Amino acid sequence: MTEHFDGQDAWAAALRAHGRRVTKQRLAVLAAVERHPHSPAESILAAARTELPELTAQSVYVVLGDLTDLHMLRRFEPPHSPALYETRVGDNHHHAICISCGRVEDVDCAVGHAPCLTPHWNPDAKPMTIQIADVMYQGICQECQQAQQLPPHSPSQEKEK
Amino acid sequence: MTEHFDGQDAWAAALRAHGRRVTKQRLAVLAAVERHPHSPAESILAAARTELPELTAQSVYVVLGDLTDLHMLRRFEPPHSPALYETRVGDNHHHAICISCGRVEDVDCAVGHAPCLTPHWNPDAKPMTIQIADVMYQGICQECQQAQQLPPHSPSQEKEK
DNA sequence: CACTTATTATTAATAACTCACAATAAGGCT
DNA sequence: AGCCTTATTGTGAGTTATTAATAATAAGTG
Repeated sequence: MTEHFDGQDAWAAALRAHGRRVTKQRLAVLAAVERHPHSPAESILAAARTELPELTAQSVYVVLGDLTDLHMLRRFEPPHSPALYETRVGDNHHHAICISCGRVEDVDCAVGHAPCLTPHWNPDAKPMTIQIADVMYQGICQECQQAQQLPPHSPSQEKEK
Repeated sequence: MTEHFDGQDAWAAALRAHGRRVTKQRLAVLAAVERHPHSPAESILAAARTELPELTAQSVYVVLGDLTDLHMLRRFEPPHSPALYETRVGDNHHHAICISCGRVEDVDCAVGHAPCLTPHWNPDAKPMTIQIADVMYQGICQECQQAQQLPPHSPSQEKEK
């Protein structure tokens, strides 16, 4: 068995590098986020519990918040949705959310790096020092688009808000 | 007096155009949002109550939600903040938020119109039909930057959290 | 002016987190 | 290997922002 620590060790090392203790809770949360990118705290709890059943929701919130502050996780908050987490940090990619089904896709930055980091300020605005530019594309994914175009023939897929 | 309906009438007309009745509550909310752009529901309630004291919070939520659906208002949700509303719709401008003091500035779109509406999809991603691209710049405004650089000499301006 | 029904007010409920403190266990030390 | 300090987690309650369910009200129509 020289395989079961693919990510385990990497996460453990990263935690130590940030001065954090390596606990099974943190490892379970990190693994869960890695397996389920773009997931809310509740789903991460559920996923992490498959390998650590006694984990509590509050611990997940604490761990997610702390790891996000350390930039080991990235957090973003789509409209009308709880906060979502992912392990892809460092690269500044963006997100596209389907306003119909909520699906989230990663979108690489158009410019390649630090892309939209140069806003055009209004004359009267006091410019800020921009650290990150979160771009949130909102649209309709192909599947939802097709589903909507079908005339209300199939009475199965109703979807009133 | 030919001045007091500057916006009143315009809002009333817009409401009728959208098939909505013209109520003092809606007018009060619209006026409040216009006077206080980038404000959360609670502040809008407070502002609107100066001219309509019996207005309730729930009405504000209902009105804001409805007017947002009609695109008479625009809503955006900065991280760690309740939803904010503004009357600038149609133009696709963006927002810069100071992560220290929470101040929000409008940022006009770099490209002029429909700017970032062309994401670069990953090869394996299913492209969505993008409708809006919300760009959220996060940084530190000049004032907060100065306040932070001062060594803790002035014990007045503490600001934890 | 009366009437119909969209709006608003009232009240209660929910979702997503946060807080305070007690219980537990990582990692250093011997 | 076992002990000890203190970071981390668990327990339980509390908060904030928002939505839901009806009853009361009032816009706009005839």
